[in-house]
Amino acid sequence: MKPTVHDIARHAGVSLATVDRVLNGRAGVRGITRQKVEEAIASLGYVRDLAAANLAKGRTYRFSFVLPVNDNSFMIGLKREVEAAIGRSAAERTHMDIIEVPAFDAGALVAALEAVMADKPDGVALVAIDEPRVRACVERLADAGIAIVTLVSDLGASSRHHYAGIDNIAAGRTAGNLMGRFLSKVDDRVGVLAGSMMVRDHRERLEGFLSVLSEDFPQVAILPVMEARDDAGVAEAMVREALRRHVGLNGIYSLGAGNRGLIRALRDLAAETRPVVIAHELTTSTREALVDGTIDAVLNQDAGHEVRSAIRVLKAKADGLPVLAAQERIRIDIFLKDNLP
Amino acid sequence: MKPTVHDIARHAGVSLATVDRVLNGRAGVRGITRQKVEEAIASLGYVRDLAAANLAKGRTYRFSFVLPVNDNSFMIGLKREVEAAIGRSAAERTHMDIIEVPAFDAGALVAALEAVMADKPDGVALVAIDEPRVRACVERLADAGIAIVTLVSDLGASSRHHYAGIDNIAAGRTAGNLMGRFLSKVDDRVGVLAGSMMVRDHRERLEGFLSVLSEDFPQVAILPVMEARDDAGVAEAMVREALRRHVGLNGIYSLGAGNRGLIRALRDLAAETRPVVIAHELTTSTREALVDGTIDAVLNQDAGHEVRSAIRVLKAKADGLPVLAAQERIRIDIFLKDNLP
DNA sequence: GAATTTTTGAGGTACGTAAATCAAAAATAG
DNA sequence: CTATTTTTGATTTACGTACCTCAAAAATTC
Repeated sequence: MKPTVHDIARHAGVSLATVDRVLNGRAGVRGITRQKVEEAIASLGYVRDLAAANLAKGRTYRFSFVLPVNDNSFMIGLKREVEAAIGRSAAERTHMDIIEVPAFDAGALVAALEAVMADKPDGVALVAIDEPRVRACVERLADAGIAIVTLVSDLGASSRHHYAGIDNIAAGRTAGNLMGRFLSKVDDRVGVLAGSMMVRDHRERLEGFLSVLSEDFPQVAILPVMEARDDAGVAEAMVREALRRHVGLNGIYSLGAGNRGLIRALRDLAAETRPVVIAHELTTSTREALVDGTIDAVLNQDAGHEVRSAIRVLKAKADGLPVLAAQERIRIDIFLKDNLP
Repeated sequence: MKPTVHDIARHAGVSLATVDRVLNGRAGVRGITRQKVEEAIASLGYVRDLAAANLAKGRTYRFSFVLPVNDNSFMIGLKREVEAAIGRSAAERTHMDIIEVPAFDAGALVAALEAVMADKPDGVALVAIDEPRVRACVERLADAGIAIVTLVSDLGASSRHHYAGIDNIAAGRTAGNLMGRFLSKVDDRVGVLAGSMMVRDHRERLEGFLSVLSEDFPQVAILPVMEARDDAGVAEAMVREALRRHVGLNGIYSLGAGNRGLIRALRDLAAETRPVVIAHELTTSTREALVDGTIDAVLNQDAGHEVRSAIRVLKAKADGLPVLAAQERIRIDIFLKDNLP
């Protein structure tokens, strides 16, 4: 049987009250007595029953998710996953809410975080914007004893406790490796379709992609980056234009959103002249394109995993427990048409 | 505030005892009364507090892991993950033990399962051998009300409740797709290194691999399968022999264990003449080979995830709770040298 | 050694649920 | 209508921990 506080009391020859004082760091225990209790705890291998403790404390976890209002499939899916988690949280003693802020607006994000801080939740998960004001604000939250997890997009050199998202440099490198190997290896020219170079994830993906191509596939020429601001219409126009101008264009890496437009532009091409295409995020449209051969590979981050991981980490931090790094690592999924879920 | 049993009693105008009878399916409640209580439960949105319930019941989960004694890195890692989970389970009310059985021995596996059944655990996870006697035995365990999860290797058409492992046909197809695209596309010859065609995973991987190659890359010729019985020494000899005999061999798919031998055989080759190599399971040696370019891609199943998923599922089944399919899907990881964890 | 402060013990209540007992009430059978 | 059975209520204890109070004991100060 698992030892309880009663066992410790008996074993240490003290009362239950004293054990409680030691366990919960309350004052009024002599050093010698404290030591006796601690020895008993160690020798019996006592671990506090968190469920019973939370029940007694009437503890409830309160977490806030600060998400950007964004109409791309990924962000919509992310919000849906948070809502699903909220739906399931009825059974657990967890209250979560979603706070929506305008996308790419650091000021609005900071304002939202300040508001969140006011009602002192146990933890906050946010899709970060990598900006000094945001970093400073996160610092304040952390100082206020609130657990902070960045979601999808990280914050450089800040006091966030955890990042639930993929390594975007590695993702870009992976795309570069696949691109280099999928190409026919003669006179290759590759285009990159991005959302905006203002966003950290996109910058990092591009960085990784370019570095692998230049290191391992120096024969590949890279065209100027197309910035389509994650807009399908703009993306379509840009890709059409690029295909027209560069007849030998035989590779496209789409590292942002707006893939619907890219796919529309590609569908017109004959299968033989189709470039190798690698895109990000598995959505209805990229999935379809993968199946019918318009896209060759999709790199994906699983929004559901990210949300569940964020919640696990917030809970662990709130309890002062360690996090299982291996479990919480968000992986870069590589989907070909043969391993679709 | 979350409604409690007291709220239900008040709302339904019955006593606590009656609510308890309804909630726990005890006899002695008239249909009309039962209905009143159920309506109160529905209208208040009551969900039983599992932590409190388990505390009151003094419930402990007892699970058994039946693992093959096998000296390859993957199985050693799997066992280590189970041990790690056992180590963490101190905090939860969960008792788990590991039962080791000789590998590839259906009789021994059945005997072990029978022994396990004798002390009536709440759940059993096993690395299955796809064999009629095993299927029948699993059937008996399930009938005895024990939750059954197959781990890594599944059981066809049986009454196991869940499979915590990858789709091996999809894994083989993925390997085939990557192989077809990585090859130079002229006069390609590919060798397959397997453990044994007696094992379901290996058969399925081969099946998927061959079907993709014949569908999408018909110009690729496939040499007879080398069965190295997951032994590094045998694998090394076979690969050396194949490389000697078939000068144009430019692709190798290693779908089983014993990669250490494969890598030894490959290291002797000049980088230019090195075939495209795709292997399974990320271990110290395959990881090293990936980094130095001896292996081009590694397909992996995360043993840690499989074990944690198995435990979550066993617990859910023991509680009669639904399983979150999206969370429990074990993914086929594709590792290139650029996205190593 | 007395007065004061600090430490410890004993005991209770609470959290939300399970499970039991026994008596009271209601329904059904004869 | 009585006897019997079934249903319901009231109450209690328990799970393991937290947190509180009050008194007793021990240590410290003067």
